[in-house]
Amino acid sequence: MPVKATKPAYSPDFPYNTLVSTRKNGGENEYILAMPAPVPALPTIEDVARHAGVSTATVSRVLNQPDAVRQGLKAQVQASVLALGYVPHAGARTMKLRRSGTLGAIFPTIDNAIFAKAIDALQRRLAEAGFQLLIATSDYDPQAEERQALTMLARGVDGLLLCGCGQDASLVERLRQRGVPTVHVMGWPVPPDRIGVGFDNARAMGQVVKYLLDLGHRRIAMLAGITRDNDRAAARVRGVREALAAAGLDLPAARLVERRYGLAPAREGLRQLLAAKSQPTAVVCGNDVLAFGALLEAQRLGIAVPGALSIVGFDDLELAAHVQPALTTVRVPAEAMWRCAAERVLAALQGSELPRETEIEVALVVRESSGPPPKRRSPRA
Amino acid sequence: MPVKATKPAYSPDFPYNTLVSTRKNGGENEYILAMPAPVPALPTIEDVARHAGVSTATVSRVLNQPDAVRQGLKAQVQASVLALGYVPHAGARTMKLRRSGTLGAIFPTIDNAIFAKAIDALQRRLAEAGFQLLIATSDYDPQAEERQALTMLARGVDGLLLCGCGQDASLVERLRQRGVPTVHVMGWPVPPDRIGVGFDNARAMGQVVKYLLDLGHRRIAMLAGITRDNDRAAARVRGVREALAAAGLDLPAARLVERRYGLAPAREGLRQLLAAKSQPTAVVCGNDVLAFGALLEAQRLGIAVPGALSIVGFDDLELAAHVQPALTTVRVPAEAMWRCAAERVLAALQGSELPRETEIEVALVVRESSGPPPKRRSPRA
DNA sequence: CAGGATTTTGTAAACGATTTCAGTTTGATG
DNA sequence: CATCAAACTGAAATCGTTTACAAAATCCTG
Repeated sequence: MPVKATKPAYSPDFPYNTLVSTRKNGGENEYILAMPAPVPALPTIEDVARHAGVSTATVSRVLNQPDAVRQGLKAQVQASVLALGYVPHAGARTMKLRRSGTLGAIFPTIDNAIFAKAIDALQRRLAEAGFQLLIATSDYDPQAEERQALTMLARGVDGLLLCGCGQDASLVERLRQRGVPTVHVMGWPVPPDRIGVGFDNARAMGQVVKYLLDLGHRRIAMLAGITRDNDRAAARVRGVREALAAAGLDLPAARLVERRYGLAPAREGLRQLLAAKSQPTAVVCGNDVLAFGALLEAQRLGIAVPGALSIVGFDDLELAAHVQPALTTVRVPAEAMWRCAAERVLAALQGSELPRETEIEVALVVRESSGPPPKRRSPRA
Repeated sequence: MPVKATKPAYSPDFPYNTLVSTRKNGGENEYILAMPAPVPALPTIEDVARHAGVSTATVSRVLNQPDAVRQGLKAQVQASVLALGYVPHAGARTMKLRRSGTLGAIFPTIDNAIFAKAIDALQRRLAEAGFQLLIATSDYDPQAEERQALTMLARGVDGLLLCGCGQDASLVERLRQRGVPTVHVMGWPVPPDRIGVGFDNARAMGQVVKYLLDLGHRRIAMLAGITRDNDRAAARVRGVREALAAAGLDLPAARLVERRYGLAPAREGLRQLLAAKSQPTAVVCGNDVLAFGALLEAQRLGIAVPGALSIVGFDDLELAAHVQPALTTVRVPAEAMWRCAAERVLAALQGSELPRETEIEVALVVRESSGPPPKRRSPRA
């Protein structure tokens, strides 16, 4: 509730005396204040110093360079730290040190096992190096990604990891200006002005298509992710199209659908592909989630996989090896890739030289969901 | 590389002149310094003020209370902000404001769709309120959880979300002292000294068992998660045990296995349960991941589900409705629950009163993976 | 246009930590 | 016990913001 006062009383406990209005009242200024809840006073390094009977410099040294302080004093200070429940103020530290011990990563979504794995790997590696990970999601929206990146800049992240290389040049330039090392993960090739760790999505898909062509497939369809604002998804489609073209085949509109990465959209997408006049004998999927959806829908429709229809995924999620039939897919060593990306940022922070770009090997893993095309013209069993 | 100097040159560009050693050299002190890479100078609010020809106070007002500045000046300042690429320093802000606009959440793992959903829901809700989410994982280790919580305190999180209510009283007390509102999610009942949003895991499992008993099952086994350091997993086992006891049955050691939440451990766990002399006709699983594993293993072993073996999960992940047979499971409205938890923290930050504890409704969803027990003694088809 | 009320703007003091440089203590040695 | 060197400790400046208060500019009103 607002409070009247002739003087806005400032105090550390009420750092927030939002001035609602000022009124001159007979020579005296009158202030209307909105008093918030009092902020509990947290112990500061000064409190610890006082409690231990030393200077703040010594306390700081005990915490940051323990070897520089004599054993006796050190123990005494540590006891005070514990007694007061002191935790150093990261904001103040960041300000003084000009680095935050924090790295940021922006993912399109977190609701996909491949990114969950990524976060896990990143977090583990960074924790070893004493860094904390800040995570944000962009929902596949470049504008949101840029906003998130700026928020991270404000938070003083020491480095940044981004998915793919599709970001605006202006954002990249800005990051460079601020001296925030940025690593682009999962995209390939890496534009010459950036640092990246990734794999060639198009080439990988080319391998998939080549494998299917070698099996004898000619009517190959693609169940892709949404390619707009997603360079990896787009590259995968491109890879399929180019590989088909190399064999004198094309990818007509009826053989390509884009769907969100989800089981329900994937199932619907497969139905759409099967509704075409000339049914495909193989479906290449933009990722394993789409492939699972396709597989489930095929089973529900009574279509034999791989007898009547071959299905191939991408990512090699844990589930891929376990479903029945086990999914043929492209193995992406996500953990290694993200660990490598982490190394790259950490190295950049220390000024070490490392290759600007690193290509990660991906490989087709043939399992049970793919096989030769059926003899009869229709793929239905 | 180390550098010798008679005076450690301090400058904002080299805030980091780590003193390697000091040596008295004929009256003069000599300092050996480790010079790091220079820190690029970021534009500060002062730079913006100078560029726009106003005071820092005005710049700050343009950014935080735009209505308090005249239109002309405001535009001018905004132009300068853009021109310099200025981003306010969150650390400095945190320090002055004594709040960071950041909320923390600690999850046991991120590699489980149920938590991915949680993070998604949380992030969305908090973004609406202008808060950023800080995520950490504990790997089901209470010590790690405590460490992470302290790191978050240091980062100045304004509030904290924790999974379950199993945390040490000392940690909870410490959080209270620091005035950091904390919400415990997913546990029930909520201890009287805490704030929580959750559901009764034991009661939910009781419903599952009752449903199976009503179908006629008598040999009910449990494929549980690791209960050590996980109050939710433990409550689920307790629920099964109590419900069985209420029907005069017990849960012998041979009918209970604990496995990590993963497909491979789950499959192995099911084999273990089936190896018992008196085979179960139904398996209650600690969560859907375990249930998927059990389902896949049963299929691989040629055991009809639900004909020979009923399988029930917990969480109702997206996949549960899609697998064949569709999984009978307990629906947990994760998104709503986490959104509610977010509301709770936000409310606490504004000092609003809200119920200390909120129970979330969970419900058994009967699908295709459960049915009456087989007539013959052996569950094998 | 005088004179007061009302808006706008600026000055300067925090916020909590780290670290330079100087001063003080301790330890070793002859 | 002197004496010098090495090890330790502390005072004070600084990092980039916000905001209480004062001062200046603007707006009314008769």
